[in-house]
Amino acid sequence: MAGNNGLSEKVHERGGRMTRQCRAVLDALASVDMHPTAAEVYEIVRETVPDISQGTVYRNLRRLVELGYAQELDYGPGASHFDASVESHCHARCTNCSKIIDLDIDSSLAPCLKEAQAAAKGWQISDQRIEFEGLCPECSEVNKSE
Amino acid sequence: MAGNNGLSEKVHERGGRMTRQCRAVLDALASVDMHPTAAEVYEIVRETVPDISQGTVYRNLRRLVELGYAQELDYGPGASHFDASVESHCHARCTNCSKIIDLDIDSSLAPCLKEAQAAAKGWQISDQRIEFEGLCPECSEVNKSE
DNA sequence: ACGCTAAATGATAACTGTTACTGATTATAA
DNA sequence: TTATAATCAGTAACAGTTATCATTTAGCGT
Ligand SMILES: [Mn+2]
Ligand SMILES: [Mn+2]
Ligand SMILES: [Zn+2]
Ligand SMILES: [Zn+2]
Repeated sequence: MAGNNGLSEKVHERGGRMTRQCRAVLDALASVDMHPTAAEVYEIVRETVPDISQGTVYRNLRRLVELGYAQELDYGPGASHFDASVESHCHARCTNCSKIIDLDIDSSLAPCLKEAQAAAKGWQISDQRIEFEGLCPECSEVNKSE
Repeated sequence: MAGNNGLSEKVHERGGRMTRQCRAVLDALASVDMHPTAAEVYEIVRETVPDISQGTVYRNLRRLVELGYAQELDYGPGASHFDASVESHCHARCTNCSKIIDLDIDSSLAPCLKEAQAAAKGWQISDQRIEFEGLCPECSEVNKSE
């Protein structure tokens, strides 16, 4: 399970060494479909590499981002979340439980955003981040009943 | 100068006490047109209240946000930025110098976003954050010449 | 105007997320 | 196999922020 999509080979191609720990971080991020924090990745990885250290998880996540195989979502307070899908896409974040989901709406937004970018005169825009925040279905249900 | 738009009265109405320090934080945020961090607000306030403590600045900024008279922008790494303008609007952030500017493009984006929100099925969306990131004119100029 | 009291303050400790350091391991190439 | 540089575990340091607590003070009743 959790095929890492050949990421280990890619990391290796870029001159990196493929250690047990690095592979475990890759696999953890690739196998989970949501948007784990470094601490959550650490917990997942500890199941297969019990004595890995938090620093190593941080180091490998950072490396993964630098190599362009993951993106870091540092919206909101608290910890960054990591996303194995690197193409730019929109998110919804729950203000109650911090859950993050993907929204596949880029095609409908693209033209508006192109136009909007023009407002930043003189800027060299390289990325955009569109995020909706509110209550996820579970949390809004709980809110309703109390 | 730096009329605080009656904010001190409003704070007072909500049961808060209007101290020298609180008023100074209000004035600082209202007088500055950009998006200062708590540390930057602290520096501004120290000019009029030299012995204010950082904790008090944080406390009053938080209160201001809770009362709905400011918003906190915690995109990106490092410190949060504070914004005296509370109506939802878009920002561009420089990845090099962390400068943040307002983009007045909500009118053109509104219809697309309305449509986009529908993709978050079952969610109770309460806010959206649209941010462009890249190099500001100054930083992209420097980049060009080196 | 004067005192009372809860709210707010200054100073500082604690806390969280993250990075830096250091000496020990270990993946890889020769 | 051996050499060596990358990576590791462990831990200290760091930045931003919040909590604690003894002291001050704003705003109210008198
Ligand atoms: Mn995503
Ligand atoms: Mn703004
Ligand atoms: Zn939720
Ligand atoms: Zn800049």
